[in-house]
Amino acid sequence: MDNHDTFQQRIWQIIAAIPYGKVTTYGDVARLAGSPRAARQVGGVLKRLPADTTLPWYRVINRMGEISLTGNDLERQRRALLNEGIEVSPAGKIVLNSYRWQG
DNA sequence: AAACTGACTGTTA
DNA sequence: GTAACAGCCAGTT
Repeated sequence: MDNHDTFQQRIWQIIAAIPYGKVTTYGDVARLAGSPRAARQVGGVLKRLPADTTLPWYRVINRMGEISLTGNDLERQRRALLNEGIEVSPAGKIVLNSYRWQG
């Protein structure tokens, strides 16, 4: 990670490093990117990812241990997590937090 | 260049 | 445990 990388580039790199079957929070990603107060911006970056991205964007959840997306998007993310063996309630709450990754 | 927008979070009650 | 509030700051207009 270099300082001349854009914030967006650093976020991409960090998210690419989240292991299969693990999740992390917007705040943790922001901290790893060197901007501890930029959690909200992490969401902003993810929102604007291309639809065909290979980045595991769905492994990023909020600090309450739940999916921040709503409606159909919530369902898409939930399915992606379930597919990796992560238990998620229908409302989007991750059942266990032993899946947490911190880099 | 300035205003607006939030896939957020820490604090407070 | 929850809810309201106020900062937060990169990206977009």
